[in-house]
This record gives sequence, structure tokens and C-alpha cells, in this order.
Amino acid sequence: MNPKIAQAQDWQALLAGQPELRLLTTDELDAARITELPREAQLFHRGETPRKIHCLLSGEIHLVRYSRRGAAMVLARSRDGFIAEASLDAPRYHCDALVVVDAVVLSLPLAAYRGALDRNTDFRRARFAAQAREIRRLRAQGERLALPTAEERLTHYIETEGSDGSIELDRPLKALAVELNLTHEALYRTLARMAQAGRIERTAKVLRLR
Amino acid sequence: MNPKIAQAQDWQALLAGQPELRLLTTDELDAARITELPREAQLFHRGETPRKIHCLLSGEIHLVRYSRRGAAMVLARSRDGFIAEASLDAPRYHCDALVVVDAVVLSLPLAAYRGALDRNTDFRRARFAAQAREIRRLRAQGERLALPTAEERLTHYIETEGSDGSIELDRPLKALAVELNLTHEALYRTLARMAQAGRIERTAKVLRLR
DNA sequence: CGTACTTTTGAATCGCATCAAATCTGGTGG
DNA sequence: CCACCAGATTTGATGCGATTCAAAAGTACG
Repeated sequence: MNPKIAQAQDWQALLAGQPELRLLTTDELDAARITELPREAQLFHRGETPRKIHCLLSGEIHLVRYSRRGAAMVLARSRDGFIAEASLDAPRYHCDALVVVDAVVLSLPLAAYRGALDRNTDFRRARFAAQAREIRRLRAQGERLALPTAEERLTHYIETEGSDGSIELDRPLKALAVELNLTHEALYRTLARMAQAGRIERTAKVLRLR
Repeated sequence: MNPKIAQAQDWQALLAGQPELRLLTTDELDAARITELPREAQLFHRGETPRKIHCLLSGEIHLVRYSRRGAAMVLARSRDGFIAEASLDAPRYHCDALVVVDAVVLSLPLAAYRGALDRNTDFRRARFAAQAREIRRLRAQGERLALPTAEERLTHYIETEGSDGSIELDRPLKALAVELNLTHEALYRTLARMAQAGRIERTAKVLRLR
């Protein structure tokens, strides 16, 4: 492990949680830096030119864009792994990266990242596969947003994002409503109706389709 | 150029239209085959295991999934280039590939494609960048589908997919309506209202924001 | 000149957003 | 331990925009 990073005893466990980083050589990790970012901080801003690639070790960061009327739109939620990797070959970021839960971020200069892609087969395959997964996830999300009713969107969400017909509720339902592009009222009502009709089972922390 | 492919005189022009294929070596192209597919044919079916990667040379192919009620959902429209590249590392296709306009397809065994990714730096960079573009496009599409009204979705579409505040209408408005996840009636009415109010300019083949 | 498809308009209906307000919950400080 | 507070959850009433169903007019193409 890179000595500069190894100094940070507290972060060892976090680094261990990112298997892809272990694919990088000591040389490649040499230029990496670790930063702590408090809630509300911004990792980067729209319009800036990407100079580093960031890997989220802990916390939560959202990619956000604002409509002309000021409404925030969440393009992506990240709880770990590389952030805005798809923007790196664009001349500018097209969204803000907003820290939603206090975060620890490892940042790597673009040159090191690109070098690793070219020379490190395992790393390259891992990143390539990760991009493919993201594309499939985004397609599923688009498919979901195209569904006309709240119930269909919720069902689709549980089927595609959950496992075995159920999802864990590790955050408030309001957050889920945002992801389904519903108001929280609409989601609450839909849940009530579905539970009433026996189409869904609801416990404190789990939603299960029946 | 690969002699087996070169035999197909008619397809030379089509191959020239795919700059990425020229990045492949003769060896890599050796295993490629070209197929013609009529409208309504399927290039692959949901549930099949991917064994080849397909590059669309001409025509149009849609990736389609069907809801339980049988409603078709178009996950992606392709008019040229690699198809369902993101599904290759999945054990099965999760959608059907439906030929919408008579198509010519070049198919390459997965092993040849993966070998090219590993050994051919230019090809790999090109594919990596293409995936990143696709991710950005899908994010923009998700953002668009989350907009509440027909007018906002249309405006967003013209702003992000068009150039300089206008788009060319090279296909019927009904097709555009599907992409905006609207009924064609809703789109027609929205266009009429916006034109009436002077917020959009409409000619036979172009839509322009004002 | 007929046929298939697109474009257009109308009327009725449905589902979600919006606004409002009450209740519940977890966590904090006194 | 309890009072309190912020945020989450829940229910109600109203309105709007898109869907749906229907039908007519326009357009391309063989």
C-alpha cells in the first residue's frame, strides 16, 4: 500500500472496501490524495474542467443539476466508488457534485488514471464492466420513469433494484419518492393502497412484493 | 481490409461509415460476418446469452422490453454503431433487439472483440469514450423524463439533443412523442400551443426555440 | 386513386401535484 | 426522564395536465 496513504490509519478500512483501488499499483496510487468533505460541500462544480478522478470511500455524494426554475434534479446518487467517471472526457462537468453525507474521497490525477487504464489490464476491465453496469442501470431507470403510474414505478423499482422481490428501506420514504419522481404524498398513498389490497408487505425496514 | 468482407462490394461504403471498425486489425476482423436483416426481424432475443457483438452498418434497430401488460418500452434506438455493448458481460440479454428499418449488421465473436479491447489501444479508448457518452446521454434522458410537463420535456430535448436551439425532424412527430414519453396527441397539442404563443418556430423539417 | 400512416382537434376521465393540516418519530437539551 | 423540536409520515380537498377514446383531415406512395 502506498506509504502516503498508509499514514492515514483511519482510512485503511475504507480503502479496503474499494477492491478496484487494490488493482492499482503503488506507482499509480502514488499521486493519490485523500480528502474529507463535510455535508453541503461540493466536490466539483458545473462548468469546471475535470482534472482529477474521485473515488468515494465513505459518505454520500449526489450529482445535481438545476433547472431554470431552480428545481434540483438528482442525476446520480453515489455511496461509493468512482464519481462522474463518464464526464472525464468531456471538457467540463455538466453538473455539481454535492456532498449529502459527510464524505471521504480519494482523488487521483487524470494522467495517473488514464495511464492505469492503458497499462493495467485488470483495472481497465473492471472500469469497463462498471461502465457497462451503469449503462444498464440507467436504462432500467429510464424505463421506470416512463411508466405511467406510481404503482408500476414502485413495483419496477423493487423488481430491478431490490433482490428477491423486496428492498431494504435504509433511508426515509421521502428519498425513495424523489427517486421514483413522485411526491412523497403520492408514494405514501400508493403504499397504503397496495398494502390494503395485499399487493405489498410493509415492515419497518423492508418492502416486499406479494 | 479483410478479404472476406471486401468481397461484399455493396457494403464497402457502409464499412467506411464506421471509423471504429477501421481501428480493428485484419486479424481481428477475420471472424466478422455481415448479415442483412429485414424489418421486424430480431437480432437477438431477451434471455439469450450474448455470443457476438453486433455493429449496425445501416438501418435502425431498437432495444425493446415488454411490460407485463404487453406495452413496448424502447430502451434504446440505434442507427449505427455497436449494439447492446453494455449487455455483453451480463449472462443474458435483458431485452429484444428489433429491426425497425431494414438493417445491415456486422457481427464479431465476443472473443475477438475482447481481444481487441485488450490489445488495441485505439479501439479500447474509442469504446471507452463511447460508453462514457452513452452514460451522459442516458443521464440527460432520465433528467428529461423527470420533467413534469410536455412543454418542459420538449424544450429540454431540443436543448440537449439539438444544436443551437433547434432540431431536425427526420422522422415523424409520433416517434418524437414516444421518446418524450408522451402520447402523440399531447405532443401535437403542446406544439400548437407553443407555436401559438411564439415560443417555438415550426417548419416542415425543423423545430426551433425562440 | 386507394391505402396506410401521420397529423389534428374534441370530449371525458384519471392520476398525480399542490396546498393544507394533523400525527408520529427520533434525537436533543434541560 | 421529560419537554421539545425537526423532520417524516399520513390523510384530505382541489385542480391541472396528460391519457384515452373517437373521429376527421392531411399526406406519401404504390
